[in-house]
Amino acid sequence: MPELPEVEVVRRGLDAHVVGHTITRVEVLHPRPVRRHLSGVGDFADRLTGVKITAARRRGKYLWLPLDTGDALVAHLGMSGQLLVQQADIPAQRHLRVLLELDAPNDLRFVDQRMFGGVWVSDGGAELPTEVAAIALDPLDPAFDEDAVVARIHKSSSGIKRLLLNQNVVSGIGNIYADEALWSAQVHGERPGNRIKSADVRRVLTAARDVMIAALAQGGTSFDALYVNVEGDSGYFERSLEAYGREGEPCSRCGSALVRAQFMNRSSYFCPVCQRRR
DNA sequence: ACTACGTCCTGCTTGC
DNA sequence: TGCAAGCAGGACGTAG
Repeated sequence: MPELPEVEVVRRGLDAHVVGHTITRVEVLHPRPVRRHLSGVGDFADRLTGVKITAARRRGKYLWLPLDTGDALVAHLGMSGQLLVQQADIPAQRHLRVLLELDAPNDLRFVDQRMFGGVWVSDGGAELPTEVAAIALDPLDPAFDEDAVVARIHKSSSGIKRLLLNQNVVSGIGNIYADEALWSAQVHGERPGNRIKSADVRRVLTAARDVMIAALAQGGTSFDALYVNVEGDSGYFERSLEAYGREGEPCSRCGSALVRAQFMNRSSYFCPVCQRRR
């Protein structure tokens, strides 16, 4: 699911449904999503069995569940990962990869069609897993330092969209919200960071934050059943998108037909009139 | 060091 | 109808 609002929706669900519970049994149905647990699937299960989940946290697109052992269960949803809280008697779904049984009527299930995502135990990571510490803060973090991010962007010759997607510059933003932020701030995604005025960079970051807060209020963006909360329900922000996925439709600001372009090997949607390259 | 590209996966949609 | 190419919300390793 991918981007910050969708991941935060999941975090809230975990906070409500699994925090305070103990993992009673672990079953890994496919090894790939556990590949980031370097000491192997057996150790992964051993480190989790009988352990209590004490909180549900997030930075950017990473989730982690602090454990009463001082470790953390870290999760990244990748492109198609889901964390579902489901009644234990519901049969395993097709893409169920990791099953965590709890001392509760519900299981916690990691379901992931494409398996770009994963789950692993971070040694001593309850407070802040090292893998998560390595990325930048996200715009919803109280400690987010906009001035520092503007300065970082100004030092780079990369395109602003590439910088927004770089989780070491600012975390949580993905392809949808990058396009939405750039549309809102009227900035072309290929403009080099070091050639954009401070005020415009600031507008982009503010727009990113605002659009993600708005999406969160609607339960996130879902185009299909792949992007759901822990109870399997979709969010409604798709209907509020101004740019992403709207090729050929009129820009709500100026009426021009929105354009889709390939850059960075991905689709980018923007208004060719409102968002000039120079 | 920084930057850009290919690759990792599966399944759905599109076009010949 | 059948089949192959194209596409998908992410991030990493590698090469320049």
